[in-house]
Amino acid sequence: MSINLFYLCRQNNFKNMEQDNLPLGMVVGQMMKEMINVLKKRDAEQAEVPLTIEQHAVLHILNERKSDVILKEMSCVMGKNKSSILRIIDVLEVKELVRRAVDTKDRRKKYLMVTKKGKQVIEKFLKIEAELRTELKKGLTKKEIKIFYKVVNHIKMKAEQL
Amino acid sequence: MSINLFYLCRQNNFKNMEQDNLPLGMVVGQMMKEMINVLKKRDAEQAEVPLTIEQHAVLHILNERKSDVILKEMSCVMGKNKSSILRIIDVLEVKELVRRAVDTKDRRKKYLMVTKKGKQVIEKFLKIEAELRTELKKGLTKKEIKIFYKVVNHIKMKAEQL
DNA sequence: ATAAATTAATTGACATATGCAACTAATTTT
DNA sequence: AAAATTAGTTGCATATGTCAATTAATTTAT
Repeated sequence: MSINLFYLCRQNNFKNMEQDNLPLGMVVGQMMKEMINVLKKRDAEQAEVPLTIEQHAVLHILNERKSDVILKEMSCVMGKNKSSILRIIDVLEVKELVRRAVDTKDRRKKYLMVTKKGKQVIEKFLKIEAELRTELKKGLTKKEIKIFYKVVNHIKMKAEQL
Repeated sequence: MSINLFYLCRQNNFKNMEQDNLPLGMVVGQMMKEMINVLKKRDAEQAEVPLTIEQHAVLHILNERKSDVILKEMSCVMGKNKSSILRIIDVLEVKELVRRAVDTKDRRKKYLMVTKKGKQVIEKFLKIEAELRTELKKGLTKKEIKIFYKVVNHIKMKAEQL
């Protein structure tokens, strides 16, 4: 069996390119992809109830919010279509991580309530994520990380305005 | 009609949170999402042949590579399944941006050739992207941008090793 | 008070994306 | 010549995403 070195990809991918001139989405996207891959893998291995990243995100945001949230608001918060969120909620409800509770005053509204099990699941995920984050940041200075977050935030805000 | 201020979301989303303690993928993901939204919109408006971001990525990488590429290698370069890439290639071939050319020596292999039209399409996209990138970077110093890319690269490499 | 408009949730249709496993055809190894 | 490997392909499943239409509840306008 002859190992074709040409095919040992990914390592040499973009390495010598001037990143400054590469599509931003592509550069950041690659980073995201690698990161999410590890995260998914660890979640699948370690969590009792593995979810997709989107599902985790919804659950996490539901859990963090100060006040109770309905579907409409979630879709708005996450900048996604109502039906996308609805289907994610459907999955979360089947897995008993979220329940819908009808507003007694306005019966159109359904509050999305995180169950105890849901809280446990998201806490476990956050642990896995925090651990990974620590590993990924190793070797970077606090200042660099701070600037990184600043730039991320800057780009996000700029993009929102366009 | 009463405007419910509570629902004017996204603006206040995460604003007061310590980003350092938020899931990294979520923070960066939000940035990506906003950015890609603008990019898609502009591509749809300005390009003669609008593509999805993934399709553009494949076309761009095919175009940039120094040597001719087969499906297997593309899937490896992009860190995705063969069938995912295959289907993107199918779309690109229907739109006449890419053609498959069988290797005369090894007829299993099919080289993915970018057509003239394909080159035009990707160049137009890169123009749109570069313009947007300039706008997004406005207000940031060169140093900040450099550090940003450094951190992105660092995280990507770290994640690859895990 | 009733009709019209608005709102929230849902559903259906459809496109994209991704991954796994099985299959075919061509080539290489044994 | 048989067995193993390789590249491409197909089918199936899941997730996500958008759009448009529907239903039910509420609010606004007349």
